[in-house]
Amino acid sequence: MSKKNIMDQIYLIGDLARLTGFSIDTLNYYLRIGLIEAKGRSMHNGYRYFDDETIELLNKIKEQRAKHVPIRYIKRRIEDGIL
Amino acid sequence: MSKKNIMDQIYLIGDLARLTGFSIDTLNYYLRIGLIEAKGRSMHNGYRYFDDETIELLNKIKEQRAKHVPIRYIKRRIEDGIL
DNA sequence: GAGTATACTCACTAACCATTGAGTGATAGT
DNA sequence: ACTATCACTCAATGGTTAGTGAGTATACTC
Repeated sequence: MSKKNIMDQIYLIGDLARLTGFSIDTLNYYLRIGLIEAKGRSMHNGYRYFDDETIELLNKIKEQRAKHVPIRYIKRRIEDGIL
Repeated sequence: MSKKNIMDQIYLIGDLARLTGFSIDTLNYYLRIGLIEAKGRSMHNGYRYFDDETIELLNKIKEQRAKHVPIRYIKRRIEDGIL
């Protein structure tokens, strides 16, 4: 529940990939199925913006996936705010 | 002196161009000479991030330039916090 | 064991961004 | 007039992103 302040970083999808270890393809897949969402978008070209909250979420997803938890369950937990 | 909050927009250079009327070439030139600065950058690809403050500054620059104020004076005013 | 679902992965297109160096027209200075 | 400066503008390269559709290996279901 981190508040956004002046120091927060902004990331594009390539940054997420680099910082979480997921491939860009996987992240695009997660976006496609709605497992993660962009925090904002460029009106000009549609580029997606992410922040540290997304990084944290992806790290949690990574843990769950390492334990072979199916994505649909992970998604439910995110929606229910449990994760 | 606007504080960044959760609602603030983020822009890439193309957004600045679209919102201020400056061409991307001009904006790149302003960046090159240090008239404006990015608020952040992607570590992955070097893409620059801007915010509403940059938009405001560019609108002021636009006014000054319309009055044919030389860039070096505009730059000084920005550095002195007058603009 | 055959068919389906899951979770990616690949391939392709079109548009965008950074960086750099060179070019240009207008103005200013000598 | 000649030169230099100013404020862009253009061009070229190489990497990035979105969007989409198709492919694939593994696991699950009947």
